[in-house]
Amino acid sequence: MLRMSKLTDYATVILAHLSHSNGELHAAADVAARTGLGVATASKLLKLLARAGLVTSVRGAQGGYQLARPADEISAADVIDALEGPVAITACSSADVQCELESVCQVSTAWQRINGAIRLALKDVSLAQLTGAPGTSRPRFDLASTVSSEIEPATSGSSG
Amino acid sequence: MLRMSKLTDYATVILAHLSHSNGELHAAADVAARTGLGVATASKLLKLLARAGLVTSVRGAQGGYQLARPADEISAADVIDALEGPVAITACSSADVQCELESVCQVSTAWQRINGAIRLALKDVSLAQLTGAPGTSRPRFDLASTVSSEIEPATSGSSG
DNA sequence: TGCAAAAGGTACTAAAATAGTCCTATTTCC
DNA sequence: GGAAATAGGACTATTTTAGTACCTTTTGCA
Repeated sequence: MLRMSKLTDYATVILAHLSHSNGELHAAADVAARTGLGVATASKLLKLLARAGLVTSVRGAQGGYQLARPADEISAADVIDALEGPVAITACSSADVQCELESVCQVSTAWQRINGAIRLALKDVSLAQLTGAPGTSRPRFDLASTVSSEIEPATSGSSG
Repeated sequence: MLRMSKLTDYATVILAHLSHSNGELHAAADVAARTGLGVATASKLLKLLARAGLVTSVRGAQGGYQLARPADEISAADVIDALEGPVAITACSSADVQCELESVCQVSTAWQRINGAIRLALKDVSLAQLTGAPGTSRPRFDLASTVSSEIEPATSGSSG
């Protein structure tokens, strides 16, 4: 359920690897060797992460990649967004057929509120926490206070 | 990200429809007509929901389906489990390659903790809340208290 | 008793998303 | 100028999802 793609998982591994060094540059081939991923795959992922602004790149010989920000300023949501694009838990937009019934749209709205809650949970977890870096606190998943303000306004119906 | 399958979405619609009547039986063809889904698809979904124990079925002429429990005793997690099987957010088990590095398994463990938190969020939302049935309170997503006890024990490493 | 309605089960096909690979262009160090 | 490295895109293969069809079993009813 709610499966994360393999590539997102790999990306996390790559980011974890980058976070272990202090701003040094890592070539894609090096990252691949360290993580056990294929060179092409690691390269592809690093490009995507660079586009999303999570890593910065230096081109040319002696170039490579490094984290764009400290690991505790990169959230799990950032990683997922970078690899899987903008959030869309339900496919309501494409399946217009069912949208003729009121109950349907109520349901979709509710799922989207759940989705919002999940997003906030993911935003609350940093890469530093994911990698268990020393000196970082563990994720608390303390959603209640933050989420409630996000949920309530979404109560009124929306298209879809 | 973390996309729910269309079928799960449809299933929610079907369950919502069933929850609107008081224990009457609904034939698959009838459900299909009401929800706008194809008959074969609705039938397939109802079978899956029956197997998962979320609806009960009566065979033979004049048979049909109905909710197995009150709508507030069916959680969003139940629905997702019924349609998409047991939870598995990461595909770590299949990609053994990367598991040679310590950092990798730390990462997987962290994702699984996130997954656990999400599951608890989904368990906390009932079908009644999803359908916005009158007299039911809205989901609160009050995870903090419940989740913390779930998260901590998972800190020690697991096979990944 | 036989027919028709309805669920149960399974297998199959088609479509879509994912994962992985490769090629070429560009940049930059030496 | 050549080698190392990223940028970008195209392409293929694999896997998953969605949808359909077919046959079996059960049961109400004429």
